[in-house]
Amino acid sequence: MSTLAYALLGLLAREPATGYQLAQRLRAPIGYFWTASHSQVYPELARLEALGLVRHRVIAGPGPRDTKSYRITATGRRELAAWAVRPVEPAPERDEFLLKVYSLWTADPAGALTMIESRRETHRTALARYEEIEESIRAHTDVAALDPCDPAFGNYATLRAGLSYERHALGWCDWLLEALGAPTARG
Amino acid sequence: MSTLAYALLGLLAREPATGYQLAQRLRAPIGYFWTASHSQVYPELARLEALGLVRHRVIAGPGPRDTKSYRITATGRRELAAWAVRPVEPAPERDEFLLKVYSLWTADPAGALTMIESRRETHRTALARYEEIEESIRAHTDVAALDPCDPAFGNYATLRAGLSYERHALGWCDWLLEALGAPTARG
DNA sequence: TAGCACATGTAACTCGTTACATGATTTG
DNA sequence: CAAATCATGTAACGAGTTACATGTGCTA
Repeated sequence: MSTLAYALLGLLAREPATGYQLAQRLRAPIGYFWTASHSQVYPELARLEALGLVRHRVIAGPGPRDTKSYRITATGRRELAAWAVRPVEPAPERDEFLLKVYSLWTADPAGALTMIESRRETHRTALARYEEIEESIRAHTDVAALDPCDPAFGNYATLRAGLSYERHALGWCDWLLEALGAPTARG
Repeated sequence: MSTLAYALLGLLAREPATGYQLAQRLRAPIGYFWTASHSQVYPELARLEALGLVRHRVIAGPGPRDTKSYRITATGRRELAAWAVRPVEPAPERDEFLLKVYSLWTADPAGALTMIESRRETHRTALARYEEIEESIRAHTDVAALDPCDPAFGNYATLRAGLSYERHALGWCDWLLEALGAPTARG
């Protein structure tokens, strides 16, 4: 079973959905840590159904195609829970940005500065977005008392990861800019 | 040109190497942010040579096979420098661990704790390794005065990224353990 | 003498992306 | 009336992994 299979099960464990909706959610919210295009989703759903982990119900929609509403089965739910606690085998990190920094000494310093600054901006934007989401969650939830058996726990925990990650990335960009001798970094 | 191509150019810009040595360096040191197996390296080197970005010299080694020493060309060096300052298009993040956390609410709480603790241990080990490397660098280099045009700058900057990343990951694991109600987390 | 390091390559397979293909309904 | 959204699928391609293939020299 591919990781995508578990991404889909994880979404369907929350609520039934169509392949189209699942593909959307693989852009956001869980697109922040797992993505897939619809061309991957539809065949994967068929495979999961063959294994008895999901089932679908056809809804004759207004369009030319039937809408298929998928839901997770009890077996699928057990499979998901078992996978979730199986330790991840360390996967190789792949970060093109770090690879560029590794070779940045070969480039012209002005271009290097611009490159890092643009990256810093990306992280700043991502952090702002996550902070907005956090505020909206805090507005209607007591996050200090979140039940670990509530799906909202998964949402909040991964959001915290995103917040922490962006802050780390921003801090490192700031350090880099300073090291490169940028006059704009940290005043 | 694939990203692997630039990983190889980035290594060859520092010093000439054989395919075998490049494959090794793609496990460490740059394996921390880009990896490849030898089966990928050899064909990629041939492609780079066809483009005139690297050249090789055959050394009749003691073994049954010739040893090919590759070095970067002036064109290759220019290509690398141009790539290094080109802003990265935002690549989709893929983090299987976060995906598990997203579905952790479906699992049994004891198993969840063990899973996170094992992950925390992985980050602790990685951080310790990076800290050792940092110490060994500090022992013979004044890192505050590193020249951005020195290859050592790339080494140190990426190491700093690793240190910062592992600290972020550790901190988040600690928060998660606390949120899951672990008695061992933070005293 | 068994296993590892050195050293280079090919083949089969999986995972993921982009493009191809279709077509109704809603919104600007 | 043009474009986006909803909705489902297939095909071609690229990137990466694992296994296959070969063979020497050194070390435990």
